[in-house]
Amino acid sequence: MRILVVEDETGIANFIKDGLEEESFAVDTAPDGNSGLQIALTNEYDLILLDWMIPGISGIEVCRKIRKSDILIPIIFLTAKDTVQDTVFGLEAGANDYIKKPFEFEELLARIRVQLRTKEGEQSILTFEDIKLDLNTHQVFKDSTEIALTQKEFALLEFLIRNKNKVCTRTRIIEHVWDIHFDADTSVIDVYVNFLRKKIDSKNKKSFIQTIRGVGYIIKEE
Amino acid sequence: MRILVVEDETGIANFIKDGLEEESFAVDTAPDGNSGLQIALTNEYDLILLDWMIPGISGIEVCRKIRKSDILIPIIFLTAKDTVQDTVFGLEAGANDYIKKPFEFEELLARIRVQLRTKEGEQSILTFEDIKLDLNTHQVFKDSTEIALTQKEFALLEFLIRNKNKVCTRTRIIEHVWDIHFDADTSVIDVYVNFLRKKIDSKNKKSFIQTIRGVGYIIKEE
DNA sequence: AGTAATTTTTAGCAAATTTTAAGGAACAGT
DNA sequence: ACTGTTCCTTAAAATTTGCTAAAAATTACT
Repeated sequence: MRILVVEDETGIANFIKDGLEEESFAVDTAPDGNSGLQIALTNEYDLILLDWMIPGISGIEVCRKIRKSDILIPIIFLTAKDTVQDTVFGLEAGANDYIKKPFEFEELLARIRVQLRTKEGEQSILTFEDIKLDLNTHQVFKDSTEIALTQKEFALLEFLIRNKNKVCTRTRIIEHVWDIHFDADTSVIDVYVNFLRKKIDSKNKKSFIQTIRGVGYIIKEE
Repeated sequence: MRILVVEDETGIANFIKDGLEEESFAVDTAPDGNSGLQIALTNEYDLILLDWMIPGISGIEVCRKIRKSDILIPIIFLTAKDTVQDTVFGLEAGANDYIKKPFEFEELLARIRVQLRTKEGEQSILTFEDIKLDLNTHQVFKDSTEIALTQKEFALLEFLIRNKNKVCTRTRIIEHVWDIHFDADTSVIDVYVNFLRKKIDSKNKKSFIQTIRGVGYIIKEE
């Protein structure tokens, strides 16, 4: 899951970025309204965190413009203001939620999860056949035995399971699991699919990740 | 959770009542010492907020009498006085905490939560395998031999044990144990994990604190 | 104030993860 | 069967992350 953080204070931006990466999100940051808007419009994010007071065009303007482009992804405002008036503005501009600074990281995370959940109607435990993936504890189980995965492995598996029964193209995978600093022509995906297969596949069965030649990968239930 | 507020100034009493009700506590009020004591002795509350200066018998008297009846629920004094002497009196009379007027409602709430936690909250001894952690005396035992820990070491261990079997991300640890909210680049956590390992690990065994690369730490039972 | 204990920072090293690269296998079309 | 493409697999390079020790800073104690 890929998240854009539009925030000018680099301290806060990095804090959020690191924290979210620990939760295996792919995170990009933008320091001001203009670049934030620019990046938001040219990339596919699953959620945007938007500071209210940023250089260039304001957060609320950015939000309006994103909505005008018919991009419906969840937007959460980060704001020092907390009057009813401001909240109304924010929600009218098309935000889905807002959180007052300073906030506990866990609260931010909870709100992010709520937005991503309602969007996809899922819980904090994803499952596929005998595989269980706990987003909160970062654990992966197959038949109730735990399997140790690295960050990227976890993120990739999460993406595939969230999109089970749908083909995931290489482009979409790169866009949602890796962040913006990444060249399109790479074979990391192959390598990571291979990692997952080695760690999770049952012996003597065909892999749970199927390859769709020329397109991408899919995991699907019978 | 049910709270009794003994306070004669109706303005303050209502302010507290309304605020606490918004936090979904059930709140009763009493305007003076006699009725306060009466109600306290004949009902089951989870916590009592007691003003020092009230008509009839003083707050401190009420506190003493409640304690004499072997009622151990948390009592928090509300007081305009703040000399050391008065605090000592209050705590000797059996109060658990006190708060100076005027106070921020948030602070009151925080103190209430602390009291309810230690009371209602889990026992005062946490355990993990052969490690015992006494929250009252701040002692740590491994196989009944005591291990001396510093404040921070203790706090970190407590956090990890409270969250046993769950991954504790660096962000959560830094927020809860250090109370740092926006400072990403520090490696205190590593250092303290190392301290704990040195002091507590058994030789020739893998550490009781496991690291999850890129995410954080976990202690888990087999 | 001076000393000891605790906490935090720093930095070099070690280890794990992530990425790149390349040869070979599988596949589709002819 | 030949050819070009796509994918798999492995190995090694590059990078990141964590470990550890020791110095520096802060706090507590005498």
